Amino acid sequence: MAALAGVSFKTVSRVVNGESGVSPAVADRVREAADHLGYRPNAAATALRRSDHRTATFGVLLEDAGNPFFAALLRGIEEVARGNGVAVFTSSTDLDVDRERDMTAAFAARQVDALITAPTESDAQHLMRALEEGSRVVLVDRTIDGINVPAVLVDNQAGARAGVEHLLSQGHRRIGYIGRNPSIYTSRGRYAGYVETLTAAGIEIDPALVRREGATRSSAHLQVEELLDLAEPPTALFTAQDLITMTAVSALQRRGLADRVALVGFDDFELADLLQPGVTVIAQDPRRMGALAAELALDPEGSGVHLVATRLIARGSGEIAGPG
Amino acid sequence: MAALAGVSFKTVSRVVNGESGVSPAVADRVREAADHLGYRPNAAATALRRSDHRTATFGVLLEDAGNPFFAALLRGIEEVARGNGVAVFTSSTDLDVDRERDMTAAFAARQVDALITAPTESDAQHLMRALEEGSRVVLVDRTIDGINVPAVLVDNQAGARAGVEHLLSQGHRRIGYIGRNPSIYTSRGRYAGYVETLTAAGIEIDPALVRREGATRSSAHLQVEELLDLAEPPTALFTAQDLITMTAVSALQRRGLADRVALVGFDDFELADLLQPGVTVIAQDPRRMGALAAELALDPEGSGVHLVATRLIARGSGEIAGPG
DNA sequence: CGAGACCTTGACAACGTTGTCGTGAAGGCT
DNA sequence: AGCCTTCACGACAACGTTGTCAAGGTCTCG
Repeated sequence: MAALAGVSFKTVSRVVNGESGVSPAVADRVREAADHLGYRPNAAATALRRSDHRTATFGVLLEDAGNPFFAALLRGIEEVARGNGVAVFTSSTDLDVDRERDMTAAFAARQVDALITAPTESDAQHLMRALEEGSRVVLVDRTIDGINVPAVLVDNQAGARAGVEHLLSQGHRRIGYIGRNPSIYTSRGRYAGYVETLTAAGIEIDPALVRREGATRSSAHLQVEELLDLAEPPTALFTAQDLITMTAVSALQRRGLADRVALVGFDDFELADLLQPGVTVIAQDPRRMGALAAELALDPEGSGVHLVATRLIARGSGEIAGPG
Repeated sequence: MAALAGVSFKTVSRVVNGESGVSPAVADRVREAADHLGYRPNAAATALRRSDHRTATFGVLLEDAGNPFFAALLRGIEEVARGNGVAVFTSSTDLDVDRERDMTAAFAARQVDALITAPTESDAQHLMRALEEGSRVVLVDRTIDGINVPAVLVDNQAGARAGVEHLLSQGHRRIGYIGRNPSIYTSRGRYAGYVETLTAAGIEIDPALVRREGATRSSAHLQVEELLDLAEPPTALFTAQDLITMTAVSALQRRGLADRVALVGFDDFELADLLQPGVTVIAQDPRRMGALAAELALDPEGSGVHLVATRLIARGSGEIAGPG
C-alpha cells in the first residue's frame, strides 16, 4: 500500500486520518493507491495505538431485542451511531444478571467507547468497572441509584398516573393492576403512579387487585385470570407493560369480556388500533429514547437525566364506562 | 498484573488462554492476581497478534431490527453467539444498498470472524471483499447467485403455494397478490409460488389483481385499497410479508370487509390470533433461522443451503369461504 | 552418576497502526 | 549570502498481546 504510492506508511496514516502536513499531490497519490487496493485501516491496530483509545464502537445491552419497545430503542441507537461512524454491539439480557455482567465484561474487553444499557438490577458494580476502564456509560429506560452517568428515562409514575386517571374519569373504582416484578425500575414507578392516583382519589388499594409478578407471558395470563375470577372482579385493568397488555387482551377476549372490562396499558404496540376494541395505551417513544441515548454516549460532555414524554392514546378499551 | 503474581506477562497469557505448560501453583497465583485486579485481556491487542486473526465477533446486517421477523432472527443469532463467547455487531440496512456496503466495510475493518447478512440486492461485490479479507459470510433469509457461501433460507415458493392452495380449497378463484418489490429475493419466490399454484389450477393470472411494490406501509395500504376498488374485486388476498399483512387487515377492517374477504399472509406476527377474525399465516421460524445461521458462521466447515420449513397456521381469515 | 528428555518459564519479535521527533528542503528576512 | 522558520515527510518507539525459541531445572533411565 505505502509502497504503491511510494511513501512511508506513516504518510498513509496521515492521509487516511485527514491530518495536515501532507502535500496535496502526495495525498492524491495515496488516496488513489488506497482506492486501488481497497485499503482499510485495521481497527484493532488503531484501537490499540491511539492515545484516546477510541474504537468507534458502542455496546448496547437491553432486556430483549425481540420486544418491540427495545427493538425500536435499538434502532434509534443504531441510526445515530451509524451517522457518526460508530458500530454497535448488541446483546439481550432477558433480565439475567449474570448474563448482563458477562456481556458488560465482553464489551468492556472490546474497549467500547460507550455502554448503553437498560440495567436489570440496582447493582452498579460492573458498570463502575466499565467506567473505570474508560468507557462512557449511558442508562436508558432504567436507572440505578448512586451512579452518576447520563440517563434517558420516562416519567413512569406520571405516565401511569395519566392512565389510571383516565380510567377513573370513565367511572371506574375497582381498577386492577398487573405489572412486572418490583425489582425492575420501570415497574416501581408505574406502580407508584397507580397507588398515588387511587389514593389521591380516596380509593384504598385493594391488594387482591394487584399482581406484580407478571414476568413471563404464561404467568401474566394466569394473573389476569385470577383477577377476573375474583368474587368482586375489577371493572378495569391497568397493565404495566406491552407484553402484559397483549396477554390481558387475550384473556379478556377468551372470556368475552373485551367490551366490558376497560383496559389501559403502558407501552404502545403494533396492531393495538386494529384489535376490537382498540387498546388505549400510554405510549412511549423508544426510537427517540435510543437516539437521545446515543447522542449522550457520543458527547463527552453529555450528562444528566433526560426525560422523554409519554402520551395517552385513546383507542376504545380505555373508554369503556365504569359502573359509576 | 504480571508483577503482582511475580511472573512474566507471557505466563499470564498462557494461563488466561488455558495453554499447557504452566505449573498448577503458578497458574493459581496468576488467576488469583487476575481476579484481584480484574484483569481482562485487551481484545484489540489479541486480535492484532493472533495468527488465526479470530476476534470472537460477528457482524449482522439485516433489513430492519425493528421488524419482528428480523428481531427474532437477531435473537437467534445472539443466543448462539453468546453461548460461544462471540459478540455481535448489528446494523439495519432498510434496503439501502449504500448503507449495506458501508456497514459491510465497517464490520470487515473490525475484522469480524463472520458476517451474517440478509443481502438487499444481487450485488455480491462487497461480500466477496469481506470473504477475501478473511471473514466468513453466511446468508440468511435471502441469497445471491454466484457466491458460494452457506445460507439459511426458507422455501418461499412452497410456502406461498401452501397459502394460495389453502385459499383455492376454500373456493376462491380471484385471489389478489400484494407483495414487495421483485428485487427482493423472498419476494420473487413468493410470487412464483402464487403464479405456479394458480396456473396449476387452470386460473389465469389477472395482472389487475397483482401488486408488487408494497415497500412501505402507506404504499401497501394504497394497493390494498386499489384492489378492493376494482369493479371485480378479489374475494381473497395473499399478502407476501408481515407488514403488508397488517396493512391489509387495517384496510379490510376500515371497509368492514374483514369477515368477507379471505386473507392469508406470509410471516406470522404477534396478535395475529387476537384480531377478528384471526389471521391465517404461513409462519416461518426466524429464531431458528438465526440460530442456524450463527452455527454455520461458527463452523469453519459449515456450508450449503439450509432450508427451514414453513407452516400454515389457520386462524380464521384464511378460512372465509369463496363464491364457489 | 551422567546423559538425555521433558517440563516450566522468560526474552524477544511481531501484529498494524499512531505519536514523537528528527531531517532536509524550501521560503522569508536582514 | 547567511540565518531562521516553516513545511513535508520518514524513522522509530510504543500500544498489549501471541508465537517462537532458548535457558535452566527436574526427572528418568541405563
